This record gives sequence, C-alpha cells and structure tokens, in this order.
Amino acid sequence: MYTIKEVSQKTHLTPYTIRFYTDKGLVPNIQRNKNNTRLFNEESIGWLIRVKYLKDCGMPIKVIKHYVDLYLEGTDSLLPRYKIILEYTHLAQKQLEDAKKRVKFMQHKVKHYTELINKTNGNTSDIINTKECLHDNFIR
Amino acid sequence: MYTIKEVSQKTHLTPYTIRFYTDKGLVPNIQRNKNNTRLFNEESIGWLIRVKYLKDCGMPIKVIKHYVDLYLEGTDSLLPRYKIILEYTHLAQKQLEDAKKRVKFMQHKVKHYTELINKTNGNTSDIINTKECLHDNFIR
DNA sequence: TGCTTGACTTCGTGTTGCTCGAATGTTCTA
DNA sequence: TAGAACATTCGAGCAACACGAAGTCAAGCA
Repeated sequence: MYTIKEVSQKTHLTPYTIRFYTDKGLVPNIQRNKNNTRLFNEESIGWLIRVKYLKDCGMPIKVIKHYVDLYLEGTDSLLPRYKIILEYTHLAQKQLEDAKKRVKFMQHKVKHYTELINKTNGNTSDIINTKECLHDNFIR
Repeated sequence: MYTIKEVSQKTHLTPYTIRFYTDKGLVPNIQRNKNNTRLFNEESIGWLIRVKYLKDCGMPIKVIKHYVDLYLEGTDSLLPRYKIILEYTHLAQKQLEDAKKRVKFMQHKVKHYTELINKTNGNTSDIINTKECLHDNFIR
C-alpha cells in the first residue's frame, strides 16, 4: 500500500491531480486507513497510468469515468468499451500526425533562425528580403 | 481584407478563438473599419496559423505574446526569439514521442478487445485469466 | 421609408482540468 | 514537548477558450 506521495513519484502525476482523479471516481476501489488517508495498491497505480494515457489521447474526464464504470460492469460492456477505445485510437493517430507537422514547423523555424543569426554575425550586409523572408509564411 | 468568419474557415479556428487571440495581442496590426469590425489580411491569417502551431507545441498564450512583441522589436531580438523557439522545439519533439507511445497503447487495447470479443462470440468457454488478462498492466 | 435580416461588436458568465492555499489532523523524531 | 512532515477537505484561482445576451450597423426589400 502506497501513500499519495509515493504514487506521485511512480506515476509522474502531482498529488493534486491524483486527488482530483480519485475524487472523480477514475480509480476504482481506493481504500482509506483510519486517518482517512488514501491507500493505493499496484492496481490503483495501473489505473492512474491508464487514465493518464486516455486523457492525453483527448478523452474527457467524463468519458474516462464512463469507461471505468463500464469496466466495472464486467464482460457485458465489452462492446461499448471497445467502441470508445476505437474512437480515441483514431484521435490519437490524428494527434500523432499533428505532432509530426509541429516538429517540422519548429525545425523549419530553427533552421531559419540559425541562418539569420549567422548572417547577422558575419557580413551583416546581406540580410535579403527585408523583414526576414516575407515570402515564407511559416516564418516570423 | 477578410471578416472574422472567412478567417475562421481559412484557419479552422472559431470566431471566439480568433477574437480571443486578437484581443490578447497575438496578431499584430489588426485593422478595424468604421463599424469597428476587425479586418484581417493575409499577414493576419499567417500570424493566426503560426500562433496555432506555437500554442499546440505547448507554448502558453503569454509566451506567444512575448514572442510576437519580440518580433515587432526587429532584428535586435533575434537571439531571444531563437531561444524560445529552440525550447519549444524540444517540447514538440517530446510531444511527438509521447504521441507515438499513446498510439501504441491504444492499438494494444484495440487488439486486446478484438481478441476478447471474438472469443466471447465464439466458444465462450475459454476466457482465460479471469478479469481480462490481469497480468497485462495496459489492459482494463 | 421603414423593417427585417444577418454579421459583427463588447461584456460577462460558464466549462474543463487542474493548481494551490488555508485550516486541520496524525505521526514520527529530536 | 515541540515541530517537521506528511495527509485531509474545501473553496478559490487560473488558462484557454465557449457561449449567450444585448447592442450596432449596413444591405436588401416591400
């Protein structure tokens, strides 16, 4: 059994967030000791990690709660759960594509800036295209 | 010159968001006509798109505002701007890695669910490892 | 001319998902 | 015995929008 601080270190979630999630019912079967302190076991940690994954896929807290409730219903809820997972798998894939574009965008900017800084340090005379390459819509 | 609705279609940002961004000063040199209506040109649209990229990299509105202000200062601010871009390029790369992990996680779940559903539809007798593969920490 | 429509404006409130501080309590250690 | 180091709840605050209400204005039309 772990305290909230230990779980925080294991999951890289803040104690605030962990309390928030448990209060929302996203972590089933949370125990308390006589001092009312939350007690987590390996299962709770697993849930927290999975909740984090789902949330980062763009799943709202309410949907995660719904998914957890479905799980607790047992195998009867396999299909609805599967549908939810499928939906957010598509979202996760879209996020991946977007992330690739963002990295390219940023690397483009980095390249632009390094060139510009090199020029400014060297012969400052040839800063072409005043206002930093106005033809390039990704720059500025 | 474009109205807010046209810009909304071009940028895939809602009019609410566009107003929010212009009010925060993230889009330089926004004009108004005599009716006080915001008028956008190609430059404004470019800024909105870039703001969206930066925001999606995890850059907070305040930092974007700071970056835009630095840009308006001219070439003197090249180095501080470059440092900001570099910082968030790293963040974008981390996001990309995380996005890959999330897709793997979700695909893992999809695979698990399809197997489970097939079993349940076919010979329902061999649902092994009661409670849906308790050994696999990514499942549930 | 007068009226309706529609797209814009500002302003203020609501939402999500945390984040934090304050007040309080227990337990361990010097 | 005091205080440090945890934990608790509750309520407020914050970021980044989302949205409705109320007002303004130009264009179109009977």
